[in-house]
Amino acid sequence: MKKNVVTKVKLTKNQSLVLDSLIKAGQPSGAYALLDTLRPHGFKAPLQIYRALEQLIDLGLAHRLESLNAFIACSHVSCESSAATAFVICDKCETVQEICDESISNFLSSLARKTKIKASKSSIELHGLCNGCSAISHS
Amino acid sequence: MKKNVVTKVKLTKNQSLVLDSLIKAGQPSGAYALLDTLRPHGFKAPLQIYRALEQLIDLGLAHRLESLNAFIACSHVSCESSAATAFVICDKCETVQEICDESISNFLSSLARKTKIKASKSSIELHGLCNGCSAISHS
DNA sequence: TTTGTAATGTTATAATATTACATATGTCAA
DNA sequence: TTGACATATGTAATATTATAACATTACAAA
Repeated sequence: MKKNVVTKVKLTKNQSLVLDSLIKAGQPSGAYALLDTLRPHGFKAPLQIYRALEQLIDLGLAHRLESLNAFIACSHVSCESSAATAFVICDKCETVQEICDESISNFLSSLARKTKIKASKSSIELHGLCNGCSAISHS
Repeated sequence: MKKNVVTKVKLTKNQSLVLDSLIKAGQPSGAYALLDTLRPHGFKAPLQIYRALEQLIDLGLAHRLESLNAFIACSHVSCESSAATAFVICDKCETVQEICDESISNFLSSLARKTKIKASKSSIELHGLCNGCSAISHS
């Protein structure tokens, strides 16, 4: 299920810029938002963003949130590439918790076994209101 | 986590047509593919598809596959609306298995508890090669 | 019947993503 | 060093997916 376990890689200039933007954003960012952020650095076309993102995701340094068509920096030192990860997303404050533990991988293994699939990629995304936002909503 | 538990509803004409197309397709269909299918029935604009899909999804009669930007008819008699469901998708033959059991809801409950989120919607999608396609690939 | 809600039709446009092709850059082996 | 290959980049055009805005119609409840 994993492609790369990377400890140290040299990122290209574009890749570094995109990763930095993602980290600074600290929340899910769309490709075109990243593009706007990076125009001052000479970025001009969506493809520059998408290509950098592709590498970053491959390296486990960023993730794609399917349900948002958006991207986020990996919150771990470095995820094992497409490892078993779940994202818990607050729809109000846009905070994302990235969960990556045995409960996730066990669940996915079990699901793959039951459905007789040879898994290559997974996407688990749970939406709702985080603790803080939920409190506010009730008041 | 659920909005509707529906046993019997009268669908509108557009909703019925879209649902029928989804069922006939038997695999994930994009909105524009559905539109093309339904042009002979007078459909002319994407919104007609998206609006019907929105209702069908609300009613638990169809689901959206986030990682494919596509839609599929519910394989159960009727899912509880946005109930805990996982989709296992073969990237080769495009078959989708829709899993909806306690292991899914338990997993999601546990995840919500751990992350202190008040969950409203979930998306679990596992990609890979199904049993059959996996066999072929090996040969 | 009237009044409100949901559904529909239609046009335009927004947001997301990829194709195609040209150029440059880095790496490794001869 | 040079040639050759793989990878990264630049750029324009276009494909794909989704929504906004507004007018109209159908239908059910009071």
